[in-house]
Amino acid sequence: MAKILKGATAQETHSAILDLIRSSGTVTRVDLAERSGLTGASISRVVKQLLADGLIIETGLGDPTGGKRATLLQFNPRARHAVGISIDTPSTTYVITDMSGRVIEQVSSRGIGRDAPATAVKRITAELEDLIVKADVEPSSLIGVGVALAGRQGGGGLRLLRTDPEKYAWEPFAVRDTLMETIDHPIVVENDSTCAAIGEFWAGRIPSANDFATVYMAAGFGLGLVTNGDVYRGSSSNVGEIGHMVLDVNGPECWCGGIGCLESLAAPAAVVKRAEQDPSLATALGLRGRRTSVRSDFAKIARLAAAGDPRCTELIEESATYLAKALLSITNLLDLDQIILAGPGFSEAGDIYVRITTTEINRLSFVRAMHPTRVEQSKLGPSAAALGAASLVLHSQLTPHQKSGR
Amino acid sequence: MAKILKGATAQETHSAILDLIRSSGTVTRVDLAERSGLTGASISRVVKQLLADGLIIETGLGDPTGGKRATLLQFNPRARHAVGISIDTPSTTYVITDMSGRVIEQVSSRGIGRDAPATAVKRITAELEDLIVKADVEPSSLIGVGVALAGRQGGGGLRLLRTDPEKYAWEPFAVRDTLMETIDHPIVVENDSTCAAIGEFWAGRIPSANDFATVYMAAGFGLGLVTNGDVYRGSSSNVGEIGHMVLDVNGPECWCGGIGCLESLAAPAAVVKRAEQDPSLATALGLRGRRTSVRSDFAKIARLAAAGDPRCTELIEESATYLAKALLSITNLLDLDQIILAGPGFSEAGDIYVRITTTEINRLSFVRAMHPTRVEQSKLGPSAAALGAASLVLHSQLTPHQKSGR
DNA sequence: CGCACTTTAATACACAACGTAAGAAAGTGG
DNA sequence: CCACTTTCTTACGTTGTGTATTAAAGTGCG
Repeated sequence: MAKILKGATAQETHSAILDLIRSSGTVTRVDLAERSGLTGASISRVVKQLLADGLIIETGLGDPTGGKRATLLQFNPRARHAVGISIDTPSTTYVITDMSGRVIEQVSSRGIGRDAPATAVKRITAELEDLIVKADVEPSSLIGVGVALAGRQGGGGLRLLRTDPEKYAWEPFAVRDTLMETIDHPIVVENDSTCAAIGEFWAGRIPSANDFATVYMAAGFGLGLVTNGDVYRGSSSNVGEIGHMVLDVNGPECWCGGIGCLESLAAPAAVVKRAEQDPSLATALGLRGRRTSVRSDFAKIARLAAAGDPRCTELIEESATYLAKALLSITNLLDLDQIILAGPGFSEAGDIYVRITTTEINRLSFVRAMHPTRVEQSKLGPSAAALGAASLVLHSQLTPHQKSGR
Repeated sequence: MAKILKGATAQETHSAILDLIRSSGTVTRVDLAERSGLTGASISRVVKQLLADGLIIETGLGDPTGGKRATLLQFNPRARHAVGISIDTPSTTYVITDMSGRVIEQVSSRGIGRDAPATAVKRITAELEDLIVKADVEPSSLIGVGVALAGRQGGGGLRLLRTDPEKYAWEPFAVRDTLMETIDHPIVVENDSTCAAIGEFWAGRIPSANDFATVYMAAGFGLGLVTNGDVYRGSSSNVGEIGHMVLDVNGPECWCGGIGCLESLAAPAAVVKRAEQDPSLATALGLRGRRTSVRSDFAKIARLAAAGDPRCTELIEESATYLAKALLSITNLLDLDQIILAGPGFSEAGDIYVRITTTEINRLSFVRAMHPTRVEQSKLGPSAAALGAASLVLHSQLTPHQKSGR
């Protein structure tokens, strides 16, 4: 490894060392010296400070090697906590995590549905305050609140993505400012894909050296990129819009104005629409009566596919095949070695998506000869985005390596 | 801007300041202080050293502002030189540039064609030695040799891309090691797209803050990415393979095993193939007789398209439209604000490609509301790759910010 | 059980690079 | 020509790292 840190500021060095400890699980000072490139003397100083801050703890002795046994160092997960909120159409999820990304408390309430943003955010603020009060964490250990949503940065702050059965729209709304009025903690707002990515990075203890992407599937698709241990945000923080990659120049028209976009071919709405076109399947699924919601209809199809229903399997495999093409393009473009599938869209039939994308990428990618590209389903479950939002707070507060805080 | 550099090593600071001077053209010490975040005292120290090294020069006085007039600082282009070589099937190009990326001397010879790599590289070594001897530059000012080629990193070093009229193949060959045996300068080998990107960055004086991509079109397509003033290389230095992005899931089969790849739809070979299918056009273009080469046939079509020939225009526009779809996907994915088209493929009809891609991206990209995405043709001309290879040397030697040297 | 040896951790001091503060230098403009 | 402004430099203090040395804590063999 041998990073060279000569000349960095205290904060940078501390966060880099903390990051090594985080991603290693358990390490000795000697390990840290080797892997950071710093000398034992410097490590000694930094570790002393981190111990004093309570950010790490000594947890025993290393294996005997013929001399003094090394003291084992570990992240002290309970030293700090963060709140993560995932705001989505069908549901809102709140989590409080410790520093290792483990969930301490979790609450769900209904989503924003068709509520006006102001109403929805007001309610969320109240629920958030309740949660902070109710949760039994030392108030001073709560370092911030992260918010994940399907939105984008734009004129006048962030814009919420509003999904209707028939149309999509962005509504500009200053989520962050509204929350700040009542919540007295740092607040970070980020789109759900990026949150999911940083969540994997943090909770999955992925080393800073790895470059990887997380595909987040909810109503549509998004991609979060983590490179060099930091979120890649691009020139206006709108990286990762993969829903409108062109996959079929002769395909169906998309609401975005384009043709043959991934979203219009493979998103939940597209799958449900195809199911509706098969009369017997539509009836069997109960799609004929009053529409509940695209998202729950899709979940039903995915669940049946996972259980082996041939017609549903075919539909999901079709969706997965389109996604695989998109991910193949992205792998070739960015030379990734790890892709993680996260979000509610994969919770029922993630296995099918993993299987098909893995096969496609390892059959056709240009880097397959150098290194395999692993595709895995997120282990964080359906609350990946909320957990990621909390991780983003941890990340930006604890390892502000360079430009993490935007 | 306000970069914070506190605690950096001398080399990092010097290169950061040098980079500011490079991208600014002419600056005062006060400007540098403001834009770097360092104090005047530190700038004074760094500038003194850079002046002593001859890397920059004082070139007069700034405008009067009521006090002492500031001394203007400028890059001293002639302080150092670099050699760049572009190795391609139809031709090999050698350039010697000064530090500003201006070409001092330029030579072309025949390409590697179907020569065995060992033979070709031997010849290139000899030609390179001649050039260095012939060129009237202070030997000590020559800081290295950069090599641009269509290749990829793989087992056993870099692999040359060999283009045949009918098939493609990579031949592993240790270009760098072979050159090092005879040439007594640092040698950097990189793929042509990345070289083109760093060339634009350096010679085009693009500030380190800008993220942009360069599309390089020769036999196929490649993308070079520069983010945060440094080349983005990905996990195994094989970033930018856009030739096999899937654009048409029902399209033609590609030699790579995929379906509907950009390369098989829009590369020179695809355009020439379409021209051949129109008997009268094929005859008019002289494609009927003995095949010269796909690349020169494509150049002929592009030239006629630029001159207004309707049938050729249609062919080039079709190619440009496919490329536009791919670039649209990439812009959405990476949130780019600048794309540059470079390489021999654009030298005849670049305007058509610029027009069509600009229109498409600004009509459909998701970031268009935040910022326009400019598409421009490279101003570096047909030797963009060679010039970029030289720039890569300058970049890696003069502004080794962080991990530039791999 | 004790003592030589090994490995880990901490301390003391030197060096590098930046910031602060003070002042010298160079020019402006009434 | 002289008070004033702006630029640039110099001297010194702070921070953080490396080197060298020492202290501490075990191991394992006789």
